[in-house]
Amino acid sequence: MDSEPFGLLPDRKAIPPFAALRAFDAAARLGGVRKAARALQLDHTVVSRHIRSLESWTNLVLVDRSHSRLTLTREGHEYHRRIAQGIDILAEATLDLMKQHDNRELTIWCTPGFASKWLLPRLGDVENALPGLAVDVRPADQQPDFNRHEGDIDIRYSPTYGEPLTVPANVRHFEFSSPAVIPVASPAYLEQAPPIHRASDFVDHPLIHEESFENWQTWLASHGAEELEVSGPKLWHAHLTIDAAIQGRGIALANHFLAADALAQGDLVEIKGSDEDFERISLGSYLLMARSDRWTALPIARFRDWLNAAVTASLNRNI
Amino acid sequence: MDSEPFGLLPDRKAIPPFAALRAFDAAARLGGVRKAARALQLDHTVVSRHIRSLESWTNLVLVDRSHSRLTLTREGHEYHRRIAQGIDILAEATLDLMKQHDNRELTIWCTPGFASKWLLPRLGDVENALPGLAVDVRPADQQPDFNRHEGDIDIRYSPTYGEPLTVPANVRHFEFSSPAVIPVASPAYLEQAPPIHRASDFVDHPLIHEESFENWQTWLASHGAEELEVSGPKLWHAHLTIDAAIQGRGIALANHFLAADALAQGDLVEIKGSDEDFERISLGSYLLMARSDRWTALPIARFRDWLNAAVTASLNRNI
DNA sequence: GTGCATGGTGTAACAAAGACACCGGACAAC
DNA sequence: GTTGTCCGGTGTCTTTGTTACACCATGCAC
Repeated sequence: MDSEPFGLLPDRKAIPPFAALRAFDAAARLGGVRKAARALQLDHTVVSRHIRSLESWTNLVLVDRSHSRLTLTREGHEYHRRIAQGIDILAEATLDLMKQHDNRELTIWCTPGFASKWLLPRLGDVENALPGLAVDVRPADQQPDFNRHEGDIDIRYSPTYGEPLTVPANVRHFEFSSPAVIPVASPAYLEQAPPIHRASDFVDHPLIHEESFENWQTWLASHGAEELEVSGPKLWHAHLTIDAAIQGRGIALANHFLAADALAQGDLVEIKGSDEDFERISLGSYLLMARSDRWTALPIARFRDWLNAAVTASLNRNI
Repeated sequence: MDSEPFGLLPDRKAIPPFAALRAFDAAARLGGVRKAARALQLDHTVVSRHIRSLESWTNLVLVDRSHSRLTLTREGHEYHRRIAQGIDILAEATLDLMKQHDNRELTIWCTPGFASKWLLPRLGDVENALPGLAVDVRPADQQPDFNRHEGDIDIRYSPTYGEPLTVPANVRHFEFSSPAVIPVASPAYLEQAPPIHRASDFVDHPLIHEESFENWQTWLASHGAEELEVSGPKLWHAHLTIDAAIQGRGIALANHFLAADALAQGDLVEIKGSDEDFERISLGSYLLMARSDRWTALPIARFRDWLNAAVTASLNRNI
């Protein structure tokens, strides 16, 4: 049925482990084990092993390692020439398939704070990094229902103290940042407000908070000020607390990840104790989540790569 | 370097998991999940899952399962057409590579008994099943040094009682038979010898044995005759004990696997007690061994498949 | 020599691939 | 109808392959 153009199935064992082929291919194209590893985003030892195992499997010497540089043997050249063609065909076929059929949309759910304070300012970069992909950002307090494909990606903050965010089954995650949590205020506010020497001095200020003072209490306790009676405006999202601080409404406890831009522009100032610097601590971390079975799908993988690069590039002052 | 014909490396994540591609390809070519599974020597559930995961990965529907028959969708057809070409290229390239370069020799080490009583009579079958492959049979008491590639395959008998044959590291094995061990003699011998009603009657006969009477003692003990004083000719290989029995020199304790041909031709007779049949027991099993990293290499995989088929086809009366 | 490339081992953690037991639907023979 | 047999699919457990990390040895530039 429908198999006119093809003969019988090639023997199952007629093809070496594919990972080994890819490693060999990459090393051959790029002329080096470590270069190949970089391109494939693998450890160089893995590539080395794959090539060895391919040689073992075929029982042939494909590369020459003698001059501490990797060169192909005659057989290696010939084999690579043909293998590479096969790999290209698979890659192109897959790419073409997914170019059609609305695989050009990537729905990213995330916390409202992450959306407005980090993702939106970088949306141009995202679109450059993911050409031809329509990015759909959905700030939400709830996680998407991955089973119903409500979203491709979800980005959430998982607190270290308190209940730690449940990752649903069949959903894979990776932690891309554990930002420091720091007290911030506007320069204008600080000029007219009582000075802060140590943690206990925060009682004299309006402390901007989200649902509860829990984060503030944890932070104060870690800096030697237990059980203070604090007060201040309640604002339900991280970006609102930051905006309130910018407007001089008091001191917010912002995570450095979201506040970085405002700090860089001078809209906010990190408050350091005059007696001793407040030690930077993290109270949680950001996770990226996606269905396990779509984890390596191209749009998702591309976004993850971009996110990773953007985070490490722009904010490696994160604790 | 040497990459004139090729562009840059295809994105690592631009190709779905290869196992999934193969499963989809096989199901498409053969028109069914179970057929594909048979061809790939996998469980059908595995193929089913692979196809599902491919659909998840691409986020597309590739097959239609609605009429309890598997049909390809339009996208599925188009994708399969191109994928299949890539897979064929990889298979052909590998096959061509290994056809040259003396990968056409398969060195099989084995016990002398296995060589002369089982493998040699079937050597024609082997050569039919492995076209273009020169088979080199090396009967030996020692195992080959796999590290030095002294042999591709080794076939040994591992006793259940006594020391159980050590499999070296990085060597994989599989057990293809646990033959029954049975007392045999020639018809001519039995005519003139005292009758055997029960196990203890064996003391009246010359018992042909290999290095020691250990097997005989174990066998007799399992059949209710402990600590008998036995005697008979010592012959150091399994095939010699069988040949001695054929020549009427006494009773041999042969494993059914090696004696099957002689039994079928009437050269030997299995001795059954006249009071009650001796229960058939196994005292060990045959293992096939090969380097782990060459386990799925084509010549070795082919030989394993042939061996498996030959064993189950001709001798499923093995216990 | 020092410093920095290159490729290679040993080991341990983890995700993928697979087998096995079982289920529910379609269809044919009876 | 009932039975038998084909089909594809789920839940669960085990095995295996893939991977990273810490570390080593060699070659070459300065």
